[in-house]
Amino acid sequence: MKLKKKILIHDIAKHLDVSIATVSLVLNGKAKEKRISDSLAEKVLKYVEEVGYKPNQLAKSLRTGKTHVIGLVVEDIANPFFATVAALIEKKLLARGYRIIYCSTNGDTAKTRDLLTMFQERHVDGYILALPDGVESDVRTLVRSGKPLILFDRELAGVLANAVVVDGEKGMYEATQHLLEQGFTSVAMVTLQAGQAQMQARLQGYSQAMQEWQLPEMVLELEFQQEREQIIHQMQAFCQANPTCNALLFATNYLGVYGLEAVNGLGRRIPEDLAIVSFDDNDLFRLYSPSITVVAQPLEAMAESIISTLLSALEGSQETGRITQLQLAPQLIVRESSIRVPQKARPRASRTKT
Amino acid sequence: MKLKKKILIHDIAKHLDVSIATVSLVLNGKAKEKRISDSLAEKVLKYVEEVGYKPNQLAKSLRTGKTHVIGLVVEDIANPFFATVAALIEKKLLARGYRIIYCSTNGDTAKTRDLLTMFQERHVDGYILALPDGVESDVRTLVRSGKPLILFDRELAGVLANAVVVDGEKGMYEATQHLLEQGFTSVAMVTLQAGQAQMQARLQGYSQAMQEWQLPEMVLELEFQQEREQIIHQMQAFCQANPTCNALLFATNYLGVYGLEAVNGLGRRIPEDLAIVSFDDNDLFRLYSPSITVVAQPLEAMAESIISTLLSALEGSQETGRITQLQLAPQLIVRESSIRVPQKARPRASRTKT
DNA sequence: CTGAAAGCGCTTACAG
DNA sequence: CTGAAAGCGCTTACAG
Repeated sequence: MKLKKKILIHDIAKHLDVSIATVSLVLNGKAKEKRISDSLAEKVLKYVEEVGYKPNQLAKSLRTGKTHVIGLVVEDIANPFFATVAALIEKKLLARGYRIIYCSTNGDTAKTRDLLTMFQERHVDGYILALPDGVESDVRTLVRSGKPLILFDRELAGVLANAVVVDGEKGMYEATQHLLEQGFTSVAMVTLQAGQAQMQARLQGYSQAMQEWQLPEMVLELEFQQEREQIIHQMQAFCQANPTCNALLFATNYLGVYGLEAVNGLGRRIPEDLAIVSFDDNDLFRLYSPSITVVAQPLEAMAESIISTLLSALEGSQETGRITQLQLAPQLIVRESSIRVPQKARPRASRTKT
Repeated sequence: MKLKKKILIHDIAKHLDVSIATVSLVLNGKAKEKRISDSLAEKVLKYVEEVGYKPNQLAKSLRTGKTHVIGLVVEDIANPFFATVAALIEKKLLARGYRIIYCSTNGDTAKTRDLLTMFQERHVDGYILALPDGVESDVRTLVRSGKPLILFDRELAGVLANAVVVDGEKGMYEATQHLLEQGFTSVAMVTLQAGQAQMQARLQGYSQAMQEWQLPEMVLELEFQQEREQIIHQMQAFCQANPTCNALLFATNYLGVYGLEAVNGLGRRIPEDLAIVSFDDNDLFRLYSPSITVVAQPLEAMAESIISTLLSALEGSQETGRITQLQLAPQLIVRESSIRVPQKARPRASRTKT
């Protein structure tokens, strides 16, 4: 097949006996604009196709300053929430001719800063970012640089930038209300210490509901980035220290997963002894027995909003300086783990009765 | 802070009153080699640090032909197996100064071909690939081009290239033996039609064991890329058409997940009515009740092998033309779903009442 | 040790 | 419509 004798724009110009400029212009769709005859343009296109000429993107980027690469920063690509959003974003961006470079921060501020620097060095055309707190000033600098940028999952305190987030406060408020209405009046929230905006919002939703019912709040705040065993251990200790607690609310997916392990380990039954609701949905929660009630994020809509906001910034169809901030509504999906069991077994499924 | 007045190598040469070459040489660690005085070198380094000069990677790449970017192709980044391997690879490569561009093929041959072309256009320094079948000749061309490349998860028929795979035949052979020894003698295998090497190996392991026991094989081969509902429906139809079947072996993680849904939907009890073993481990299988027996892939070891093979090819410390092929052993993790239940009910958890 | 210069492969005013 | 030429920002022989 096609050997690796790299063919250059110069070669094709020479072969067709036209100037390099002509070839370049045709290839970049500026034939009309520059009044190059249709027949010539077609001849160029045909020959380029024939020999399979591909412009060197590096040279092109160096010259134009555009790379058609988008930098995606997530907390952990192995987390199903981020993996799913990333897959959706990738699919949509690919169709528009953009590639993605991604990296995981693992919640590490210093690493995040390095990643951001690397992305700049690689001249990405735009950024999609879910960042740990602590990099506010770096992001502010980035915004000022004028590169299209969008935050998702969480905003950053004091950073004015495009953002797509989910209303975790509302989600957790509704989840707490649901538990309270089911008669679980001793609800505890398990969350992370991180000062991340979305975590605080989720906690806020819980607090709000508890206050409305004039019930005392119980919160377990776990340190970030601990080992699984550590977390499970602390959850179990918490349950034992709060024996009256009869419902647990988890602020994010992996806490919910570990929570199930912790509860199993203690031999507590769900929902008889302990009701469970977690933020984020996934296969495990859906299929677990009993199935777990969740506050699901609208992943497809998030990806869609992220892309469309970023693209409109990239394609300059909007005034610079214009900021788009979206807050999407999560959905409470009631399953077995949060339904009060009268005395005898329940059918299954999901009714919220008030 | 640092404004965006882009500083160039020329600026720093001028400021220090040395030549551009000197600065470049120092920056690329060739000071010694070129006999540049330590004091001068230090002065350069110091000033570069001071003003925060970062060489333009695009220009550098155009000149040197190296990008320090690795192309990673997986089937689906949202699949926990790929997401986890990707996260591990990313972490390890980052430490060595490489970045990753990733894309998902979704099993689509044409899309895969495009991705490969894109990676070439972007001049990635190396490739890490889990590909659908049908792109053998493209990969052969790639190998011939001399770019470091490593296949993982699956090899490609007739393609001689570096590869890291898991011995699925052995894994499934052991899983089948385990089921048979537990007294489940009517074992069916649920797999995908795809001609992918690793799928065939897994099927082969099952066949081997069944033949040794002189038992008839029952295989459900599902079409690739079907909707979840479709798959579940076919699984249920299969179970109903084969009422004697008392054990199901799933060839890959998401089939196992769908399988659980299918079995639940039919109201069959695990393992009383139907034993279950799936390839690949994950939270769901570990925490499901009953917990699911799996053939786990050594993810950490895979990532490690992939990286070390690729790096040694990248860093040219080995003769070109040398090929490394590794086959790692999977691990059978026996859990509740494949253990014969004597007569009475099982201890904890999970009862589907029929 | 250092300077001047070519060249990586393209795009795009600027003159014709 | 087209050609010659500059320039994107670097690296690296080649002469001193």
